[in-house]
Amino acid sequence: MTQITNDLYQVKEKMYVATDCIIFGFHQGKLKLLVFKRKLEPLQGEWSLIGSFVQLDEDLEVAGQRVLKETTGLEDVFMQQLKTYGRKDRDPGYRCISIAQYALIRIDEYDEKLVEEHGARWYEIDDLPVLILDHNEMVQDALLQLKHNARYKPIGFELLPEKFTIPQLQSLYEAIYQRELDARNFRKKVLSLNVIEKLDEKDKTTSKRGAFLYKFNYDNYQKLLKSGYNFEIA
Amino acid sequence: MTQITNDLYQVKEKMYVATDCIIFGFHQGKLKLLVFKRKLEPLQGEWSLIGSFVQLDEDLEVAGQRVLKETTGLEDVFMQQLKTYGRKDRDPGYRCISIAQYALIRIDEYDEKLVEEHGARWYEIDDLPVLILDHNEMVQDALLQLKHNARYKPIGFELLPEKFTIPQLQSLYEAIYQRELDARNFRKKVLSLNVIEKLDEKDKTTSKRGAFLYKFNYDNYQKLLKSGYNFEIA
DNA sequence: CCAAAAGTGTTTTGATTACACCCATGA
DNA sequence: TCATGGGTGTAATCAAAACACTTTTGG
Repeated sequence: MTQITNDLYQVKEKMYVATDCIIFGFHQGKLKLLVFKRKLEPLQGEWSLIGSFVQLDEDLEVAGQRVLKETTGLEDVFMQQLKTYGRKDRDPGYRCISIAQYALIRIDEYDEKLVEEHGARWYEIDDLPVLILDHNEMVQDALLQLKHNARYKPIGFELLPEKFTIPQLQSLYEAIYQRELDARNFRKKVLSLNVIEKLDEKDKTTSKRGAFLYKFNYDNYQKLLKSGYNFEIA
Repeated sequence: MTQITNDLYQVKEKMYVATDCIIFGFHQGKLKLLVFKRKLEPLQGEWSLIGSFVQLDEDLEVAGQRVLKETTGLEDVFMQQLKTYGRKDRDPGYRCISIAQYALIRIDEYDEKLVEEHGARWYEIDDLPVLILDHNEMVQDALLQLKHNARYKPIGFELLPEKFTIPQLQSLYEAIYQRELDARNFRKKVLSLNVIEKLDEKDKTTSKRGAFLYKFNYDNYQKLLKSGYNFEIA
């Protein structure tokens, strides 16, 4: 996947363990994926997910967070294990399994310079390039997982700025589900869950009237979870 | 997890890759788990899931099926990847990550002798012994996954014999959800899905009147899936 | 003053839940 | 004949879906 760092263990009879990150963001009504142009042979110049070998003294989750930090500058990102890809011929040359993890980031917060340095680019999810190895498969699996999880957990909020409007939230869910939602029903449902709090500010970037800003209330979400949740947006 | 087979690579700076199988069965109204008594040091005599190192020339899925075959004699078992456990200190002594896979088997079909030879035992899932390492965590995660999946996919059928009665199926779902279900509603729902076929035979082992046997219809299930499924039992 | 997005309630529909009695049969 | 589990229908409840107009304000 990336460079082999230690020739001592570059024996053919070794199993390499990597992690690849599927990084989602949301911007201007579109769900996007962060992909990278490989700087090293083999497959130099091809588009790829960002990944790394898992260090011997490193938890899996920590490896994922490290990769995120190195490429976007973000820490404590929402990240979840997706699946481990282990076809014996998935990586020509080495036997390498990869634990795929997907991350949701707030596009307004990441470090643009750092991302550029890594030769990265945001692609809309329905306009992705061909990626190396089984990375397109990983992305498709992650999208399915995201759709599924968004129904039962408020992970959508991870993709929005701290303060967001209800129309923004709806637009995010429309992007995830890839279908339109009824504004009245959506608002009703979201508010009934009691997990977002209305603020006194308005966002006026998308309309003259302006839309009220809200923020996510983690405490109420935890309570909701405990009291036998029926959290199901859209 | 199991014996280190090749001393050449028993270097400390190596990452081992194992797979552990969470094997569920269903018998007499109880959901059960197959656990094994370790025959080797370290931790000899302790209860454990059955696992193995993943071979270099072996797909992950194949490794799981191999373990199943070796211990129960069963082939082509329903098996699904659960999660990869990769805390750096999960296995004292080695750095070893384990891809957990869970299997659903028909208790009436497995090879009892083979299982006994491996020092295995079925435990009811709410009466499990302490297992080595993070294996109890794996089992709990698998149970959650099983509950979740059983709602949306007909995986329950994997745990029953080819021919089964509706009361048996209900009892299985009750075991999975750990709560009682209404017989009329359950029957109505299951039949409405059109994925089981009534046979002309009756099973008389549990009542004098006897209950009609049914079998699962995979074709109809596939059709149901394509036509925007609303498969949700219980 | 008007275009464009934000915000608001009610009715209809469909699905889930609750619930009680008759049936068949071997012992 | 009776105890035991198998099998059946209907009404009540709840949640989701469909649907149209008013409000605000910068240009």
